Amino acid sequence: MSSSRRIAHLDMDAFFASVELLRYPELRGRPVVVGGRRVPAPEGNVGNRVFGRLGDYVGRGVVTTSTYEARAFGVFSGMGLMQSARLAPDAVLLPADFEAYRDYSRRFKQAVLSVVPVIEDRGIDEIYLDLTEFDEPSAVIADRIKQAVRDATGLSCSIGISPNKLLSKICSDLDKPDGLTVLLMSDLADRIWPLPVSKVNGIGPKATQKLKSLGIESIGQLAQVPVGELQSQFGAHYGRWLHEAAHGMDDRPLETSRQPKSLSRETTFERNLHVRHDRTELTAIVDNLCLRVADDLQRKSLACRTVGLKVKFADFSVVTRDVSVQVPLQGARQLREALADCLKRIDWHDRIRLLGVRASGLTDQQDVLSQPSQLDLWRT
DNA sequence: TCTGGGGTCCTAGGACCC
DNA sequence: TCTGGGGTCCTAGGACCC
Repeated sequence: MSSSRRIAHLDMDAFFASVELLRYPELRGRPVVVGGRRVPAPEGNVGNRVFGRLGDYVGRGVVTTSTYEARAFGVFSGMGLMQSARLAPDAVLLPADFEAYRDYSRRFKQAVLSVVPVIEDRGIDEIYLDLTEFDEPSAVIADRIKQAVRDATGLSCSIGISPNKLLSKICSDLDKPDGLTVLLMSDLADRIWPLPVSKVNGIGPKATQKLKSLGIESIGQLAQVPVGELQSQFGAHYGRWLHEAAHGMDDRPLETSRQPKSLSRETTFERNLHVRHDRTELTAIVDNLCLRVADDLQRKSLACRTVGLKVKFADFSVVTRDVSVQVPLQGARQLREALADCLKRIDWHDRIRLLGVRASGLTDQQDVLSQPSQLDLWRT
């Protein structure tokens, strides 16, 4: 066991909202919500900007993120915008600008890399770092990292440091914003066990509910349950993992690079569509999704051996169908033709809320192009 | 007018091969 | 013939995460 490791988890504070506050400093201190579809620019005077009001929002969509001031009203990520509008009608609503967030994401990661050479990318706003090789105290390194991030972006982050990824992830959330939590294995019972099981990365709503029904609500309570009992309730694999997680055990290494496994595009409609009455519109949507997936494949020089269709019905049930082919596909027309097979196998029992197209079984485009007999398939 | 969009991993059954 | 067993691929669904 590598109990001598020193692993950090760094999490940007209210990342998307904080980027927006850099752009609109006059909103600082006010409840701000990021989310929803982009609406036409408000007709405010220059120098007298008019922001969207959450209470005026109409339509589908969820909160992507919110400032701490908005969270005080009970508005959190994933909540429906209509619902959040009832809680905080006077909050400012801004559309998400993922291009800007990706730009800031690159900048903060670059800044961290100037201090720590080994990081694992965990998405747009968080990373793991390996501090094992450093000689200085954790607090000193953490301060240096935070300063580098602040200098490069003007943003704050929270850091958790412990012997492994699982505990560091929990720790980075304990002292937000701009926090630092350093945890030793000997602190486990005092600082981790009192927390609810849902704080563990990998215990979601379903598992939390089931644990609650068994009388288990805290991580400490989970740690007291015999592993065999957890395995009979949750299966051999997940049961063992639950037991180890509750005891703070995790020896996963940092993953410093990885290949994408799948790639997808999906869209929720403004209104639910009918498979016959709205056939023209649905066809255009599938075609467009194929174009976007093909474009993504092209940009990443990938092809796929499996294409899938996802349908979400008005009742929120989700059905997927996929099909695999011998020769990898890349062009939009090829994707569309393969999907015809999937479309036939779906029982269209209800109005449709969402359609999605996924490419998996990804291979390098190079491998496809190197098969001369298949070159003619590249015309689209 | 509750409930987005992009991913990963796991499970489980059936086909197929040796 | 004993209806064995591995191993891999494909498909569908679901939990979970950011």
